[in-house]
Amino acid sequence: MDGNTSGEDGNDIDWNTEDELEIDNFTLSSSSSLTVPGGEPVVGCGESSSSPGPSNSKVVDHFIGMGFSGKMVAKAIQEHGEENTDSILETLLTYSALESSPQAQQQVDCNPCSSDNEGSFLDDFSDMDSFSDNEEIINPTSEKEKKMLSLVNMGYTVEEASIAIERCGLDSTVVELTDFIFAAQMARAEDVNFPLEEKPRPNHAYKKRKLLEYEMLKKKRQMRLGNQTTGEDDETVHLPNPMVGFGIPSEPCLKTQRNLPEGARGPPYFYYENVALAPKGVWTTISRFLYDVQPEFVDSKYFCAAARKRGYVHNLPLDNRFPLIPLPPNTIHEAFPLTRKWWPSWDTRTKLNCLQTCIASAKLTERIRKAIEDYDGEPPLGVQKYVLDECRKWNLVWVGRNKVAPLEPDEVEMLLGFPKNHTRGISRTDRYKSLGNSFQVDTVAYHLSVLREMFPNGINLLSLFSGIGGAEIALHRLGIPLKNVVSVEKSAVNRSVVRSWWEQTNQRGNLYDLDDVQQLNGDSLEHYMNLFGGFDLVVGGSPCNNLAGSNRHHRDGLEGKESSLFYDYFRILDLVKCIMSKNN
DNA sequence: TTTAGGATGAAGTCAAGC
DNA sequence: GCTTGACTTCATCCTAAA
Repeated sequence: MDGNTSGEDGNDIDWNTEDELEIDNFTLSSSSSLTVPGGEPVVGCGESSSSPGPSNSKVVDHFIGMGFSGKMVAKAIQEHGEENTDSILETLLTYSALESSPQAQQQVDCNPCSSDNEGSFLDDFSDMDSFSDNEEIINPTSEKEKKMLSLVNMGYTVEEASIAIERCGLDSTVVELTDFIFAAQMARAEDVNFPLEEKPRPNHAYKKRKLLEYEMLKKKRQMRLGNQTTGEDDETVHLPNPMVGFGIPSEPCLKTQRNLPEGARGPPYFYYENVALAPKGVWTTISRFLYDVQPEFVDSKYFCAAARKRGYVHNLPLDNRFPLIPLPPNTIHEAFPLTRKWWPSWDTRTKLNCLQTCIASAKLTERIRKAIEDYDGEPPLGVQKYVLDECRKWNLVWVGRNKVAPLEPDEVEMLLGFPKNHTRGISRTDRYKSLGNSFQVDTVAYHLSVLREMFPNGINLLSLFSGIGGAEIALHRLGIPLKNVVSVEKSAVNRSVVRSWWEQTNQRGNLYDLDDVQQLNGDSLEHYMNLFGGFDLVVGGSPCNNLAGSNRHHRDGLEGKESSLFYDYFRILDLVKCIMSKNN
C-alpha cells in the first residue's frame, strides 16, 4: 500500500450523515429552515403545524388540547404572538422535550462527519458564530429562541441559556454565551465566588471553549452509541495479567486477528497511548471515544529492563509484528553490568519499576548508605525492607559498597529505547521530565512494525503530543521512511530535541513542528493534507498528569486540566478521518 | 529566573489466607 | 465469596540555592 493512498477498509463507513447539522439543529419543527456553515439550508424532519392560526383563546385551547400546559402555552404565545402557530408549536415541543429528557431529543444517527458540508468541523466554532448570524438574517423575530435552542441542544438548561442571553445580551454569539455559562459552571464546581455579572476573562475563553468542545464530543459519542452508554461510566476495563497485550516478542501469537468496529477502520491508522493504571472508568471512556476499540495493555518490562504499564488503543493489524533489533537488555544486570559487583543478595530485583519524571535526592541515598553501613553482613530485615522500599520507589541501583544511586539521564534514554544523548543539552531536570513522559520505543515499535510492509515508500505522520519524538524514532528505527511529519508538542524544549534528532539523522522528509494541539483545526489540517495527500498514521499519547497514581494533588481523571487534552486527540483524529473520507 | 531538593498519600491491583 | 496487606504509580508544590 502506498503511503499516500487510502486503505479500502474505510470505504464501507457511512460518512454521509449530516452529523454536525443534526447536533446543531435540535429543533423538531419542519418549519424551521436554518442556514448552516456551509451555506446550505437545512430543513427539519419533524411534524409541522401548518394550519392557519385560529384566533384568541382557540389558540390556547388548541395547544392545551395537544397536551401542553397552559403556562407553557401562554409563555410561547407571549413570545411569538397568536398568529405564529408554527413557532409556538416549535417552542412548545422544545420546552416539553427538555422537561422530559433533553438527551432523548437527540436520537439521531450521528456519523462522525458531514462530508457534504464544507468546513463543518466540530472544532470550528466560527461556524457556530455564523450559524447564529444566519439565523438572525432569516428570522430575526426568533433570535432569542434559536440561541436558546442552540444552547439547550448543547446540554445546558433552559434557565442557564436564558440567564446567559440576558446577561450577555442578545447580540452575543453562541460561543460567547457558552463561555459565560461555562464560567459560571466552573465557578460553581470549584466553589469559587464568581459573580454571574462578571464576564469571563479573555484568557479563560479558550479553555472554556475547549470544555465546550468536550461536552459536544461527549454528546456526539452518546448519540452515536444511543442508550447503550447510559449508566455505563463505571464499567471497568480489566487489566490483563500478565500484561502482554495481543502479544509480545517472546509470545507473539496470542492474538493475530480481531474484528475492529466499523468506525475504527482506517484510513488513517491511529495509535493512542496512556497509563494503564488510570482511575476507574477512564479507559472505558477512552475506548468509547476511539471508536470502541479495545485497548491493548502492555507492560514494557516484557521489552526492556523497566516496567511501564500502558494502554494502547489502535487500529493496526496484529499479525506479522516484529521487534526492533538489537533487542534491548532485559534485566537490570544486563542493562547495567557494573552494578552486579555491588548488588546485595537480599535485593532480588531483576526489573526496574516505572521510570518517572523525578529522581531520588542525594540525601536519600546518603540516608540509605548510613542505614546499612553499620552492618558487616546482611542488615536486619527491617533495614532491608526500608532500603528495598526506597530502591523500588525511586528505581535506585547499586553503584558502590552500601551505595545506591538514581539512574543517569542517558541510562534512562537507553532503557526507553532512545538514542544515546538524545536529550543531552537540556537541563537535567528537563531530561528526566521529558524522558519520564515518553514512549518506551521498543514497545511502540513492536506495534507499529506492521506498517513497514504497507508503507515501503514512506509514511505521512501526524504526531500529537510528540514529546521527544518516541513515535518518530520508533518508525525510523523500523526502517519506515518519514516522508512528512506534522509534530505537535507544547514544550519548546521537546520540540528542539525532536528537531535536533531530525537534522542529525539526515531525514529526507519534511518536519512541520507545531506547538498547540488545541489550535490545530480543520483548516490547518486540510492545508497539510492537501500538501502531501493525507496522513497515514495519527499517533499520540496525551498527558497523563491527571491519571497517574503519582499525582497526589490533581488526579482528576480525564476531566483534569492536562489529561482532558485526550479529547483533542479524538477531535483531531476524527477531523482527519472526515477530511480523508471527503477527499476520497 | 532557573534549577534542584524534599515533603507530600491516595487509589488501585494482586495474591494470599480464610 | 471476602478481607487483608504488600506493592506500584509518565507528579505537584513549596522552598532554598545558584
